[in-house]
Amino acid sequence: MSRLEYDGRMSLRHAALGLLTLGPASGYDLLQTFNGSLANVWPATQSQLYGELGKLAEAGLVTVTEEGARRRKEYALTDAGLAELKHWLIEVEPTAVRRSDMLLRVFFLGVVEPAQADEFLRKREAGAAEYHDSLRATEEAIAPETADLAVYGRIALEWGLRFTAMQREWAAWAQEELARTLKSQPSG
Amino acid sequence: MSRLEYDGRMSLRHAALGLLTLGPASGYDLLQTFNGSLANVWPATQSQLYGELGKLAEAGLVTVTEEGARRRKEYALTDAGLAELKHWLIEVEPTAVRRSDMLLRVFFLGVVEPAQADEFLRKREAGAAEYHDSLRATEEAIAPETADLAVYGRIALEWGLRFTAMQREWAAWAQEELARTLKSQPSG
DNA sequence: CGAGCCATGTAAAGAGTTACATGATTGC
DNA sequence: GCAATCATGTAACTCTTTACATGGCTCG
Repeated sequence: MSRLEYDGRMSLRHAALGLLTLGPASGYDLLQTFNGSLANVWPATQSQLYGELGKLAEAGLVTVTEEGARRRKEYALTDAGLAELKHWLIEVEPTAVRRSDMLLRVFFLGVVEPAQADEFLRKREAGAAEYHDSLRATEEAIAPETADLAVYGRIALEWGLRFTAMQREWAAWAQEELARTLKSQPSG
Repeated sequence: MSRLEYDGRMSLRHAALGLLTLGPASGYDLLQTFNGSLANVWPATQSQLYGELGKLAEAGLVTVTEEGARRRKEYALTDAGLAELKHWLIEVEPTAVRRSDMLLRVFFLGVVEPAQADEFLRKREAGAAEYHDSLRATEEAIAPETADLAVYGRIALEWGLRFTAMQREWAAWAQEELARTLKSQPSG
């Protein structure tokens, strides 16, 4: 049981701990969740997850509760694991700055033709709209049976809906702004 | 001049190329920009940047145009570098899914007491408001002298303003939603 | 008995952070 | 001369992705 440095940077660790609060699960089980409901928030690969579960077990934050067929190992959260999860939830500040390669591109759109910049913005608008619709579909699929359950899941989903709406509106606005600027100063 | 694999994942590379479209600069110069106007979009460390400039030079996307005092090396974009930048801008799709450790925490807020979850949301609201104000201050500081210049910089800034406004509103809404849910079903 | 899913793992490389190290030049 | 700033670099580590490898179980 060796030490792990927990300084809050590593969220896959905490995602795994969080999922294990719902009950014991194997790496394979957890991977389904990462590819499913967590795909939009914190995607993870099989390789990374298995490695992390090994480290968590070694550090005593999870334990192997059962070894089943096909080498299946079922992991459960320990008290230390739950404590670490709560610590991360409440005491570690979420990352403030987030990299955006989309926005980075916007910064340099002056390098290409205005028509291409406009096309870029149109694609963002369409992409955001599409994403928004898929989230809306998700909401309608899960909402009925979980009326007052899963408050936090609904709150997270709402973030996605608002984010995609904001991005769509911004991209539409930016196209107008660009057109306006080019009109008044064609060398823009 | 060795080959570099450019599959669009690596944006620091393109951020450096983009900055060099504004004119030749040293690693040190570029670093000031990364810590300044690009800090909110694509932060970079000194270590990473110097390494990357070396690789870019080796790959022929930039060249050393001048060696000044204090070992200073000034880099300039090459035709190949500009072509790569344009390719990345227009033909490589921006990352769709972005990890959010903030949202990941929201997913697991059920693990802690509702009062702590509420405090978490209040902090998000306050943080977003503060961030929004600092962006607004930036806008007011740069807007006058750059009326019709730097369209794309203003468009990127607007994204930040809209994003922080959205996050503030969402966090406020989420607090109400949480209170509502707990009221109707105290075991939440 | 073979296709397909269940289940775990390793290896290698890319991308990013932190810490440390070094030396030159400018300005007081 | 000494402090601050300019300027570059290396080493070690963490996190993430992609690819490859292996084998067990189930069902038709």
